[in-house]
Amino acid sequence: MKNLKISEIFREIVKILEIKGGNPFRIRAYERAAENIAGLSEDIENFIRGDKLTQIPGIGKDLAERIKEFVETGRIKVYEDLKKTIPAGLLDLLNIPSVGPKTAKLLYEKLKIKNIAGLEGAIKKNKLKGIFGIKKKTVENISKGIELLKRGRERMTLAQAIQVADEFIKALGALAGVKKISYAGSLRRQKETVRDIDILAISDRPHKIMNIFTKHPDVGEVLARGETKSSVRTKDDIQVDCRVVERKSFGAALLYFTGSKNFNIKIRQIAIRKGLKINEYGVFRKNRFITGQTEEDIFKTLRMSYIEPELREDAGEIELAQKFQLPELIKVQDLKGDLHVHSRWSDGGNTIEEMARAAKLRGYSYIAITDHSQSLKVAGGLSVADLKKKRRQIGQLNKKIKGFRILYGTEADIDSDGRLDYKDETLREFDVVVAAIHSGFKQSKSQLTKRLIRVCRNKYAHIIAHPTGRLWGSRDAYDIDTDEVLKAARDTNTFLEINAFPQRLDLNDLNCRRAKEIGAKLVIGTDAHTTEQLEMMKLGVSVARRGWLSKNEVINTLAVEELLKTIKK
DNA sequence: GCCGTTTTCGGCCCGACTGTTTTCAGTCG
Repeated sequence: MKNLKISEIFREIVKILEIKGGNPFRIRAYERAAENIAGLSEDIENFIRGDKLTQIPGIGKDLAERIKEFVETGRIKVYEDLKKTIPAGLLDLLNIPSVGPKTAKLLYEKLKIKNIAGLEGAIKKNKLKGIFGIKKKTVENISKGIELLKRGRERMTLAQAIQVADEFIKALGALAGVKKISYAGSLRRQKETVRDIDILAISDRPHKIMNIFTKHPDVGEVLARGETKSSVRTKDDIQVDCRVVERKSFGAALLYFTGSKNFNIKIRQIAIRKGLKINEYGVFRKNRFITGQTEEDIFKTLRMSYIEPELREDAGEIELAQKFQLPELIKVQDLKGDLHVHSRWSDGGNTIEEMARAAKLRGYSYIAITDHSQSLKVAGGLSVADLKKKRRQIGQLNKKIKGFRILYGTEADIDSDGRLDYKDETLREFDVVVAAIHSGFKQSKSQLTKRLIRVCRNKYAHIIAHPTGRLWGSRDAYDIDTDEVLKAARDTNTFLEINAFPQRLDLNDLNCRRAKEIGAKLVIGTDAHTTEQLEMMKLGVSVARRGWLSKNEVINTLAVEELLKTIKK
């Protein structure tokens, strides 16, 4: 997959052109292309083979040529030439908050600053002050920006973001003047990782909200404080933005504040073509307010169906909404069971009975207890003798707990050749076999792909857990040919998992969308090791929704008898 | 550099906040 590499190069071109002061619309074109390529669920080389590069939104004749050039030669001449025109380190300056292209250019031209180290030196020697437009406060802001960049706060996981946002929403939502409050931004779009938290409130007294917000005990620093909009950084270095609008503007503000940026731009373009203007206060004809209280009203005014926040990436959803052809997305309530759950028999924290009762309380009608298998000693993998006892216990519990079914399962280890670590005679006894890779991540792409395809062909393997092995913050996804694995899964009636663990969320949203296109069905499993962790199902559902999945594409929305029939090979 | 139910040329989303240059450019989302 060269998608990300190409997207990165286009982003570098954007930065260089910004500093050089190129045509802003040309810059925008590269930027949009970069984002659309990064959001493709399919290998861009497939588009070249099918001669359909220009079908990707934002890719025209020229950019298509650049993409082909990269795939064929490994480089893009325009980019190589541009790179020569400015020092490489100068682009890093744009990563400093408060430093944009104009400032970077100024620093380079007036002070010959070529990188961040050079900028730090110049600040120490007090050289910045006195340059056109830079005084004490600006120098301070740049210094702070560098500090912040060095501390290098990564994006948080979706689960962490929800926690931080809830803190603020609880504090602000309790105020008398607040009529409504919601989070927005990438958090509302349920992206797997989130950088900033965006909060939107309705109130007639914005001043008061801004006061409480900027003085919240978690706030470490106030970055900006205006009448209706403020930004703070928490003591944990997380930026939180808060915006207050009137009731009649809430929908418009929510739409704007939820993004994504490209989505907003396209929606506003559609409005313009209809003689309307959209901003965060509403939809206007000339200067007359038309609507704005709810998002639904606004979509209706634009003659398109409501677009769920998870889809708002300008990845084809707007065009489908205009034809009223968007898929109905899966919901948490659609799920009838969890097929990846651990118990104390291996490395879980609760008994089978506790897990089952907690699952039943959540409204499920079944769970599969999939403890680790014998070769995974570190996680308390079960021997064949243990399995017999465990199976007997499950039988007893199934008689005891009414209206619920505990499925006898395993998370079987996949060895380096793609075999499972129990014999067939043991495997055939399970109701559900979840197969997973726990070692040998560094094999080549073709080896890993073959390994997973071999699992698909195994008559007793029903589900492949966390298929790409990525662990957010510590391990990248291993390189597999996703299309080949998805096709093998589809053709062998094997189901790939969306693992709902916050650090995994694997398959990811793009994989899910590709699975839908190829026709492979999926399963959402929590990998819960405690009763509380069953709650993570909602994160898995978010991934599925971002991947355009409907209820009928996820098999644990089926009732238990139907499920067991479906997974049988 | 892209794109087309006004267009193959001439447009290209829109506004808040900050710091500074006393009316606005730069940055951000």
